[in-house]
Order: sequence, then structure tokens, then C-alpha cells
Amino acid sequence: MDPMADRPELGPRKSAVLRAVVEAYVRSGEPVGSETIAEHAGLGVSSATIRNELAALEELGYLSHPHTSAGRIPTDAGYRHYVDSLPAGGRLREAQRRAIAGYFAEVMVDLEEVLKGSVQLLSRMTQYAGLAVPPSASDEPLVRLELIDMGPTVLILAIGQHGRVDKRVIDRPEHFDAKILADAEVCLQGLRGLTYVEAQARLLQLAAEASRDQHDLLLNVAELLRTSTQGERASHVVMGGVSNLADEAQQMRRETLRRLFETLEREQEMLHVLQDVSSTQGDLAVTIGAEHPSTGAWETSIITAPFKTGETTIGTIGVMGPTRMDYLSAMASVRAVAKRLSELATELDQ
Amino acid sequence: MDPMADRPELGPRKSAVLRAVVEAYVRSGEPVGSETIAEHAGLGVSSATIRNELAALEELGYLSHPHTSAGRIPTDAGYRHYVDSLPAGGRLREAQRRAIAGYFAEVMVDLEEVLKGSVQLLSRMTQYAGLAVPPSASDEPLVRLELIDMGPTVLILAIGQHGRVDKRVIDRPEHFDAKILADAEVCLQGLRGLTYVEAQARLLQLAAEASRDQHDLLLNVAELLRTSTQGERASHVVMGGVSNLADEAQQMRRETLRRLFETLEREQEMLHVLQDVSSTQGDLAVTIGAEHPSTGAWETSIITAPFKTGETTIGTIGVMGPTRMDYLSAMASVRAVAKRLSELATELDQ
DNA sequence: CTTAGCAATCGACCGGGTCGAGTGCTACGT
DNA sequence: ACGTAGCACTCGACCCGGTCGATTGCTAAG
Repeated sequence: MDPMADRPELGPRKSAVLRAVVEAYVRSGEPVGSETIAEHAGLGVSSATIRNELAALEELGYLSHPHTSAGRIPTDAGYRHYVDSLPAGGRLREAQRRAIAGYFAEVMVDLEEVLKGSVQLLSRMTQYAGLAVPPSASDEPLVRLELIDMGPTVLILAIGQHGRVDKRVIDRPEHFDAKILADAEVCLQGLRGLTYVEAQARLLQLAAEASRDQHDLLLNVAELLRTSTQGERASHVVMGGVSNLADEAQQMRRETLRRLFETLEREQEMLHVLQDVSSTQGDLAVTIGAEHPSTGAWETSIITAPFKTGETTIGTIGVMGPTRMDYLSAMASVRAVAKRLSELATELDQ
Repeated sequence: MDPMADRPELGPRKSAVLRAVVEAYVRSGEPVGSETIAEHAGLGVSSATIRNELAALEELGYLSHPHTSAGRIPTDAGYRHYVDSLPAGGRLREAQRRAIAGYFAEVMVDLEEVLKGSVQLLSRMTQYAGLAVPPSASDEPLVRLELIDMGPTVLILAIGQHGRVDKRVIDRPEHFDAKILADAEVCLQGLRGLTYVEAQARLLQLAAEASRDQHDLLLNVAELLRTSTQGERASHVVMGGVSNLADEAQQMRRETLRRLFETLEREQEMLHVLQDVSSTQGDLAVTIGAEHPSTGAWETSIITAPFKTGETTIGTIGVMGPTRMDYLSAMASVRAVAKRLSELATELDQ
């Protein structure tokens, strides 16, 4: 029963039964039996027939069975089939539509801030945790690169085209006089307009040629650019509504919960997970439970969508929740927010 | 049994018994009985005598009783008495001493970064969550205040004496030409050396006198300074090792856990709690359970210590953990880290 | 004031019995 | 071949009662 194996197409009734199981289970949180489905799913067949279908679906690996006399629970593969069979255009409830419209109406201009708000918006709409990966600085052109003399220290400041500001404070060796700083400044002026990555490469060259005093200084500037594009703080993950996960947490095993929150604190790891998870498709990427080792270990699913300026993807936004998730509505929410975000980002980019 | 009521001094033996109960309970997590104490606390009296003392301590409100045939558990008041009777100079274990020394050996120069590391250090040492309130910008002198033309937007940048950088992106109305920006820049140059608060006040004056075009721009700058000193992002809380709280979380009630994590996400609220909790004394402040409404609701305790440059307090650092906490070692850790932090801050300040 | 002894208390644990939900099978009808 | 009704069976949830062990509180003696 490899959960990743390709499975044959299901007949329309099996699909309907599976959908009914998933939806009932997502609503109630309790294993669902044949009776419930026969009554509520409106398939016009008796519970006995449903039972046969359920047994078949279990045989196929879409459902599982806590114990003999309990109802069925979807497996990860079951959720997967359900999600794949979902109509592309899930509807938003009117309240949610308005929440999104309302949020994006108060236009903001700092993308980082917008993202913070967006993940909170998503977490409120879905009751899961909101996640976003902001654009990386790598290809952002530099508008400024400055050295600021602060007495015992020097502040290195890089400002990107889109309002990104990175800083680094370094100790100032005593023999650093104003002249050295001024000379270095001149060097740095020449880098304006280059991207973070280009400027970093250029700086390494310049440092190699420069005088010894300049050398260290320029290396420090290069280091700032490096950490801003690759390092710890380079790309972080914006999170919101993480407390929503605490709800489901109660029924998780102790260790599961622990590990989940530990990873949430380690942004870099979280970033990797999100990158793995969302590299798959074009529009909406859904990763369910054990389809990714991490989400498997946490018994969670992640839904992400890229957001773009024009045609180029610049970041990712989505939600994370229990595998027992209302995929339909969560997917609709993520899609809608990502769309608005893309519009906004495109506008800001001009 | 008002837990806040002043209580009479305890005799030396009652104190010893209380201490034994607290320490045994902190270690084991289970209600502790008279036998255990008689054997391990080395008081040289029998369990019957201990029982009498326990009954007396319960009568006084220091201990409680889950049910008749269970051992005793300290109340908040019990922990309070225990903490107050602790010797001031708790000893650190050698490993911890070295962890601190090791961390502060790799000197860093950006206080914000140091704080992030410090709370993580504390959380690793204590196995609780680390918390810190960084210095506020209010009294930091400005070294720079710049307007940066970024095409469709303008970036306002404020740089403080100690390496603090605040930014705000604003839309740029079309009639804003280079001249208006240049004029405003001149205005702003004049504010260098003033503190955030002073500069903000001065800007409001200037705006009132300025031309209409300048007016809005200057107000935006003032707004940046305002939000940097009072607003949402003004003073945040640095947190680390929050996942440690998830351990104890399992035995909390569902709602308790939820509320705790919700508040942890709302920095402003967390900030208020920390301010309430740490405003009390000079050195170490310990707030136990219901002594503060918030910590009461979460069944947690908070230990904080101020850190200073010279004699003036500039921030707070501490840990938060379950009321059933190893106060002795946590207090020693917080005290030690705060001390090192003060030394570092004082050095950086020169 | 301390101590030994002892009855009393109460949760934890175990086994058995009932109940109900839900399955899976079989036999029958279409 | 497929849907259905009926029914025995399974198994967890719940309740009950009994035992065990930990711990108390009391009492009476030192």
C-alpha cells in the first residue's frame, strides 16, 4: 500500500462516496459510517451498498479503519484523490470575499507589511496557520549602499529598489579614519543599480585589489550582501495564526507537537519545507501529510500558491493545517489571497 | 485564602518542609507525600511529624491537596514563599556557566542580534521560553534621517545612534518633484542629533509652518518616528524556545494552551505583561501564576531581570515557564545572562 | 512536642458485563 | 451482475465492583 503509487481511476460513485467520507470527517472529526453517508450524501442507495463501496475504497488504500466496528477515515491518499477531484474554482463565502477585499482596500506600500497582514488574514479566514515566503533580495537592484560612521562602530546599509533595507554593524578599528571611509564610499557608489548578487561578486573583486584597510571593509559589505541573499536572515518565513495549530495539537502525540513548534521556530527549516512543498505545480500546490517527510511527521497539510509580478514568481503564500482540513475552502482562500497579492505586487513593481 | 495576603513568618522547620515539597514536586511532577520528605530531606524527624507540618502548611495556604489520599502540591503562595526564602546567589552549573561565557565570547555588536541569541541561550539553559524587551528608540539620538527617491515611492529612513534603522515607504504623489524632496531633506538634516521623540515633536512644528507639499511629507516622517517609538512595531518582544512551553502544554486545558499561544503571537500584549511583571524590583523580578492575571490564566511564571548601560535600565530579559518551575536555577541563569548583557551594552554604549 | 500505629480515604488499575455503532457476509430479488 | 435486506459478529465506550497501594489524619503513648 505505497501511498504514493498511482491508482486507477475511480468510478463516479466511488468518487462520490470518497468525497462524502472526506467531507463528513472534516466536519465531524469522527470516523464516518455507511449509514451516515447513505442518509446524507443523497446517492439514493442503501447503506449496504455504501458498505461495499467503502470496503473497495479501503482495499484501494483511500480509506482506513481504526478498528472493526468503527467508521472510515480518509488516508492521505484519500485526501489526495479528493483534492485532485475538486473543481478548480472553489467558491468563497461572501464574508470571506469581503474580508479579503476589505484588507486589500487599505492599500499599503511595503510588501513585507502586506505579507504580515496577508498571513493573518488567511489564518483568520481558514482557522489554520498562515505562511508566506517574501521575495528574495538576490535580484533586487541596489539603490544605495552606505557606510555610516557611528563613532565606535560603522553601520553598513544596503537599500534595495523595492524598499528592502539591510544593515550590519561592524566594529571600527581605530586606524579607520574618515578618509578610508570616504574612499570606500566612493567604491560603493559605483555599485548602485547592480543587484545584490552582482554587487557582492563585484565587491569581492574590488576587495582583492584594494589596499589592506579597504580590504576588510569591503569584505564586510560583501558579507552583508551575502547574508541578505543566502544567510540566516536572507529569506525568512512570515507566519501568523500559529496558535490555531494548538487546537488540533491536543490530539497529537506529545512529541509531534513539540517537533512542530520547534521547526516553526527555526525559520530556515520552515523555508526548506515550503520550498520543497510548493515547487510542484503552477497554480495551487497541496501537500498532504506523508507526501512530504516533514508534514508527515506533523500530520499536517500545506496549501501554497505563488504570487508574482507580471509573470515572474516572487514569493509564496499559503496555509498549514491538520491533514483533516477543509481543503475546498482553504484552497479557495489561498488562491484568492495570492491573486490579490500578485495584483498588488505587480502594481508596486512599476 | 487570598493568595496575595501577607502571611506570618514560618518557623525554620516549616520552611524546610515547604522547600522540600517544592523541590521534590518540581523534580518529579507528582504530589509529594510525608514519607518522601522524611526520607530525603534529612530533617531527622519521622513522617508523622512531617504530616503535622504539612497539614499546618496547607492550613496556611502554602500547599494544596488534589484529593485526600494524595501528596501535597505547592500553591502559588507556596512557590512565592519558597522563592523569597531562596539565597540570593543561586549557583550555576559549570556547563551553564560555560554556555554563557561561550556565547558572549563571540562578541557581536548589534544589540538586537545579541538579544535574539540571548533568549535562545536562556531557553536552552532552562528549558523554558526566553523573552526579552529590547531598548526603546525614544531616547536614541538620530544620526540620519533621509528621504530616498525610489521612483513611484519614497523611502523614509531613520537611523539611530545605536544602529537602529526604521523605515517607512510612502506613495509618491506625482507633483512631488526632486526639489520638494531636496528641500525636505534640508529640513531633516537639521534634526540630526535630536532623539526620536524630540525630532518627532520638532517635525510637527515644522510641518505646521511648511508649504502644503512639504507638510504631508514631514508628517509622514513624523509618523515614522511615532510608530518607531510608540506604535505596533515600536517595541517588540524577542522570544525564543517557545516550543519548550509545548511540553508542559499537554497537561494544560485546551483553552489555556490556546490563549497562551495567541498572546505569544500578539507582541503588544506580551509586552504589557512583561512590563507589568518586571516593573517591580531592582534586580530579579519573579511573578508566579495568579500573581498576574495573564500568567495566572496560563499557569505560568515569569522571571525577569533588567539590563542596563551604566545605571540606566534599557531593557528586560527573562524566561517564562510553568509555575512548577526550577526557580533556583532559572533565576541564576536569568541573573547571569542579564549581568553579561549589561556589561556588553555598557561597552557598546561608549 | 514527637512518634508509632492504625483506620479511613481515594485514585489507579483490573476484569467483566452491557450497549451500540458499524462492519462484512450471505441470500435473495431485479 | 448489481443492489438490498437481514443478521451475526466485532470491538470500543461505558459502567460497575473489587482490590491494591499510597497517603492522610487521628489517637494514644513516650
